[in-house]
Amino acid sequence: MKRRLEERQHLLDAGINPYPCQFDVSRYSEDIITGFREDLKEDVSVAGRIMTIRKMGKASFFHLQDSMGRIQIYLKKDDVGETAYNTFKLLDIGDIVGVKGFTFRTKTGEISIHAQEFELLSKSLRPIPVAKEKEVEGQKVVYDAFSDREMRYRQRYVDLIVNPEVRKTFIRRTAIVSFMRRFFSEKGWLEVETPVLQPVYGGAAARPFTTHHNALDMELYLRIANELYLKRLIVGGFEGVFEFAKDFRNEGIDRFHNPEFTQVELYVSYKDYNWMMELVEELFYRTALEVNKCDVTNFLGSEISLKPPFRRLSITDAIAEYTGRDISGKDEIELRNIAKDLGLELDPKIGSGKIIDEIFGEFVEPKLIQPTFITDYPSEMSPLAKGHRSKPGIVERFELIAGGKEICNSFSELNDPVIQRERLEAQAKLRLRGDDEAMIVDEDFLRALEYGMPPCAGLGIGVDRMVMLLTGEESIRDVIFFPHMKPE
RNA sequence: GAGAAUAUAGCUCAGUCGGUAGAGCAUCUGCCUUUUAAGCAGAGGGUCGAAGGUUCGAGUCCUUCUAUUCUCACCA
Repeated sequence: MKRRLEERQHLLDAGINPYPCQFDVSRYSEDIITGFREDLKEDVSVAGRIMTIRKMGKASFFHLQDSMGRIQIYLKKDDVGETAYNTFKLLDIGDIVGVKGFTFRTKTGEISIHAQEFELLSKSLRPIPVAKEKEVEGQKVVYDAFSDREMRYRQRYVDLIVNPEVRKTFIRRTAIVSFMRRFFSEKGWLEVETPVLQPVYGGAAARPFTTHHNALDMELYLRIANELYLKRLIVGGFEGVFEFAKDFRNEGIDRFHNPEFTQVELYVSYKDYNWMMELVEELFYRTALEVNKCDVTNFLGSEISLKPPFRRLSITDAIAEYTGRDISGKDEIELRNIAKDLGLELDPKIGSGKIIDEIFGEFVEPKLIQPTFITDYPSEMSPLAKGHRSKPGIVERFELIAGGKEICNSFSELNDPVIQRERLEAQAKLRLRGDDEAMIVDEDFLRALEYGMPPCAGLGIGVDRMVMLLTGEESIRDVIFFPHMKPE
């Protein structure tokens, strides 16, 4: 770095601005390569970062990396002039340059640009940990890859420069989100924004982050979900609303959890959870085709097919299938015995719904690799879901499980304000008993329901997990640009 | 919270039985006008994560600590 600072000064002394204001780019590397014609020397102007250099006295080759990829540049002293060539000799890997020249193919067959003009656009002061690659029998071998996970996440900018797959993953993430946005919009639903700072948090069972508003001198919470606000908008008369929301949960961190994560929630009037399952099938299938050009994805060593229909299984049947135990109609004591029998240690405070959830999470969920709708959860686990139209004690709810993890959650939304109040007050009692994930009674939300909310289907999709599934990334940190890290 | 692994040059890593630190790439100097892990000749670069201990002598053995990664637990 010291040497590069000196070089910067040398350049300044020589009257060369190491940080000029602009450069006219006409083409990108990948377009040039795909559009290359042997019979045509095309004039092009490109800009990017120097990633390899091979200096040979009075001529040099280097690879320039722009936003699309890399292209080789051939730089000859006789063509660019002595001054520009001498400037080039001072440069390093990592510097950003602009080149004007014409396309050609080298002796060894690589499509390249024969430079006629050359200009430094930005001097890099820190050495970039470039990997070297070599083709051995058609296989790409990478040497000295920048692979330290901590440094990759902390200095994502370096990761992006040096590891092209990382860039591709994030481009795919954006493509997935864009497609989903288009998909929902084309159905006629409205993309909206609702508060991140909430005086009463709700819509999920989780511990929140707390913050403080100085002027109002009040506690505020970063949202754990936006469900209750979106339902208020359904009350307000919108047919369908959705929001790509950053949610915040003050909980553990692992490869499936980041304290802030993206969830898209969707609410559609006059629909139920059966309709929503079909929508989810269509959404996942079409997103995969759009982004991957393929309805099969590889995730954690399994091939996962996103071709509808997905399997549908009630939570009771799923537990019966994977454990051989029938939980239907069992009371808390019987359920506790079944769990004990299966070798599960349970917190004595938890109720029957939670026991079923524990059994499911332990023995069933990890085994559901292909996309599966798990339906008809016990009502005490789902205070915001509507009771099942024919099964008592059950709600009209489903989760989509794929790759052994929950990706979506959805229900026919509870719109009876009296029952909703009872459910939330029951949550408040759990809270008093020490369950700090139980929900808080949101009086304004109840007031909204009292004005009347149409029948409504709601959906939440863990966008980060969906991106993991579709890109095959095995850690949430690989689909979030700047995952949460301890301070340096 | 528990367990495992790791920590040596800018990057990726060796370092045997305890004997004063090594490679490739990167960097610097010189040569080289179609190279591609360019090449050739030479050079510089390290408080071996930290602190203690054992020893004539510790990168190596012991103890403690720190950091990171992974797994598990927790987490609709």
